[in-house]
Amino acid sequence: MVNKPAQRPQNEQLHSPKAVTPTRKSFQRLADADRRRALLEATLDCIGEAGASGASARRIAERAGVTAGLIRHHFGSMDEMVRQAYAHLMTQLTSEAAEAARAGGDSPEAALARFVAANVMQPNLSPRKVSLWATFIGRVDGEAGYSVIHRDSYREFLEVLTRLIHPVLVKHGRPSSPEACRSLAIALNGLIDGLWLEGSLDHGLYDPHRLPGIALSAAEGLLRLPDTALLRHLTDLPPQD
Amino acid sequence: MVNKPAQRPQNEQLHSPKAVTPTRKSFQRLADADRRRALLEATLDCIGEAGASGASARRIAERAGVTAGLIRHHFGSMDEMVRQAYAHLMTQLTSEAAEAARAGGDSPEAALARFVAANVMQPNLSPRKVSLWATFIGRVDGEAGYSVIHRDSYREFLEVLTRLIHPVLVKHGRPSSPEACRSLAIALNGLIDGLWLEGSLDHGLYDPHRLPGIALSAAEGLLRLPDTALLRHLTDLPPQD
DNA sequence: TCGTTCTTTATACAGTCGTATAACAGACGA
DNA sequence: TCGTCTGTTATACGACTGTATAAAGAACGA
Repeated sequence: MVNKPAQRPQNEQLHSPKAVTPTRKSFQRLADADRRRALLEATLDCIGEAGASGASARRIAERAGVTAGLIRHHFGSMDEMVRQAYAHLMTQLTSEAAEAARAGGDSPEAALARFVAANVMQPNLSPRKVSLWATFIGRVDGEAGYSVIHRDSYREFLEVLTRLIHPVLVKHGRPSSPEACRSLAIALNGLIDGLWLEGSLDHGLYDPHRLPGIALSAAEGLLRLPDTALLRHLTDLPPQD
Repeated sequence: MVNKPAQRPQNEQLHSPKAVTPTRKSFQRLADADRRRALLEATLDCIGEAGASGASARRIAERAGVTAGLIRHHFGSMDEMVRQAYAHLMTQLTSEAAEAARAGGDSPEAALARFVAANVMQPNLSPRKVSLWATFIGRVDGEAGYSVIHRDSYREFLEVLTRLIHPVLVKHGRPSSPEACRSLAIALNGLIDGLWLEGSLDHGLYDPHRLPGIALSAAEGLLRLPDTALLRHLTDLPPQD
């Protein structure tokens, strides 16, 4: 799993004779926040491409164009950096989806429809993102630091969803108590998560372009809205290549 | 991440002086199938408890009560064993859920309700199972061997679901063409996956006991069934502690 | 009871892991 | 232009990785 015996010697070219005066790699100093972000994104890149086992300190550092020692300097430990990369990812994910709902100030139905659809369309529908997400989810149970990040980001997502659902329910005269809203938000979140997941993995069993339609139709039924209450906003959406 | 510096020396007691006549560990030979199953289950245990990084060949072997060399003997490589452990897990998961639907030969609605509910109740609702599942899902993109296992098990699940949905739609006079069934199965699968996932992780944001009710109510809406068409079978279900 | 078979143990190996430490050098104020 | 600060590189260390190999011993037929 680790030991692919014959690896390239990786001599890196452009080295001066080296035995005489061992010249060092030139570098530039960055502000703490900038270097941290670069490392976090390199971490996500590595995990996304090669999985958790392929994301070693040395490999991440190389990806970020620095040496491995910097990890300790900026994050204290590898573990801590990976944890922060998870938080970084989840912040990105939910903020991107929430932004999709804000774009355009139409009816409550339109906003909800855009949000639901955006979660099962590119760029959110992405094997890389699902791989990353899944890798981290695998650590939520048992590793305390991960579970609080998960809980926080899940709560955030539920709240966004609740704020989108409530006005729609009111407008259509459906029960809209906090409890009703919450149950529906939980269910709708499940639907979105599951479709996003399977759609992203792109197993070839169906065309992912069908997902926005499937998701919106299911959401209508789930919320007991009249047919096409959400679906009719599908044409507003940006085209899918 | 790997190097917890001060590990127990792990001397194992019950050793004869050892320098004189180096006695070997006693063992018993097992049939190939039995030893393989034992190793696969030890693999799942290790990944479930410590994550992918904690599931080394030596640790898995120790868990199974053997030495690491056996992995090569029975599986050829560590990678191959882990892949087969994934297939083993997915077979378990879907067959357990399908069995829940078979138990009791009532109406189509009851069978569907049992299946949906079983997926969001113990013992399917389990942090261990979600952790395992997520860890493997993280490898589906990019590692070819995993993607075919994923596709096969997903297709299997979809087919089970379709067979359960169809008679219910017919009975209630809803559209039941293959295409309609398939779209609904995809959506319902998403709902089940998502609720199973979040419920298993048990973030403390709501009581998982509410999940069967939420899932069944959402499924009713999703399939456009009359209210309580599925929910009224909830009382048949085995009590949740 | 002896031989044979082949699962299993034991050990060695090269490579990678995370991280601690010390020397270097970029950036900036004086 | 020189010092100072500290972000960064380089290197060493011990633990652990997967796997290849050979010896051992459990099970079973004759």
